[in-house]
Amino acid sequence: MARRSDHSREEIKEMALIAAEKMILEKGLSGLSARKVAQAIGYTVGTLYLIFKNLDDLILHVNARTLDRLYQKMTADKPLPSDSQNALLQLAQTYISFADEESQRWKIVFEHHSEEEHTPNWYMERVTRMFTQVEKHLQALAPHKSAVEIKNAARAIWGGVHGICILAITGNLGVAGVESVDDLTQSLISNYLKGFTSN
Amino acid sequence: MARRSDHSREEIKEMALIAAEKMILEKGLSGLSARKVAQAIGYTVGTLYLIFKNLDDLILHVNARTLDRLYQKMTADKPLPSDSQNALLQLAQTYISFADEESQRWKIVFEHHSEEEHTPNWYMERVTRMFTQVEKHLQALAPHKSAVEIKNAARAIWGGVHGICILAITGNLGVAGVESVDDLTQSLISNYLKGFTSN
DNA sequence: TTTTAAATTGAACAATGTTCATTTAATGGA
DNA sequence: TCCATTAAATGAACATTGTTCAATTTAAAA
Repeated sequence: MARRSDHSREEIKEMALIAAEKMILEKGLSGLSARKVAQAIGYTVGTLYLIFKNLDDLILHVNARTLDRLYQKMTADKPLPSDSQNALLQLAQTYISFADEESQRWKIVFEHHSEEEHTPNWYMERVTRMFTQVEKHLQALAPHKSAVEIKNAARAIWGGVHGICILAITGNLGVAGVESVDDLTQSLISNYLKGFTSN
Repeated sequence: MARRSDHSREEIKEMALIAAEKMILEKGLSGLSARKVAQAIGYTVGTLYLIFKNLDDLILHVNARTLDRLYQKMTADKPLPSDSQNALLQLAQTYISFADEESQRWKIVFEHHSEEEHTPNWYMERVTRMFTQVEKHLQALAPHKSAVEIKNAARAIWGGVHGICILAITGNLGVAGVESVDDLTQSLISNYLKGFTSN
């Protein structure tokens, strides 16, 4: 039952998100506005509000795509590391370089708190999916640990990597450059693992 | 050379910041507006702009005060822990409960990126001051380590604690409750230290 | 009292998110 | 071919925002 549209709802949604991402890339969240997105895709604000509940909703969708991109990088085939520990270090490095190269997009994932009471499931799944990657290697590294222990370790490590990243990017770390961030996370992970695997 | 004012510049500044903090406490950053702050302190927007460069500047001052509060909690006299490791764990706990109890204020410290090219010194000092606390205990714990090693370890640990905190609060950790966050950081720190002190 | 100059105002501007009555146009039936 | 139906799309309207700055008020100095 297609109507007047040159584009389906899905197509408009896609166009809007791409336009939004471009604006975010150029000027961050403050460069984004409903009218600008609408104009960029050749529609009016009204149409945008038929597709997204509000701007927050649009941003949540942008963030989901950011998580998708990150996940893709994390699971992309790379020269396979010799052991699980190196695999984890490599994951961290992927995370850091993503945060560095796409910092504009990446920051928004943690800046933006939807007014919604509950983050929707389709979004949360993208979050937990990443932890699963970490858990996989931890499991291999410490087969004697329980599922809960692995789950917690994954969150501790990943939270740690993330924290170093975000402090660095927001200028709250007092160090500069990707290399320093890399060093810090490598130290965090290897020291943590030493403790984790020894009991 | 006092003029018309019932209040000095400093007094108005203080009043404005207190009013802003109240609004942030109630509705977060989105509850804050120049006009509202002005009205709350019995002045007009114009006056506010004589004292703060812009809203970003005002928020930066709020954040500085948040860091002050946190620092105070971190350095408040507590039952002295038996050893440095426990002192670090206690610091982390202080951090977490602060982030939990004053989450509204605390979040903004990392949400808000000033448009300024360079974060002012008076602000950065408040940031590094906190790392110094961590370094103090690390130094005692591993006297054979170099100053640089201590400095990096402090940033790795503190970044880690912070990351777990912020993922939890933004709902990106997939766990709930302060206790879980506490567990994760305790595990992060003790495992890290085990590795750190063993070489 | 008059002059001076700092302190304070608030109207004005451009831009924002969001809504919804109105208009446009594609489709199915006559 | 024309009409009625109904979804798609519009854009004016509203309240609110950050920010500026000419105009006004007022305290102190002369």
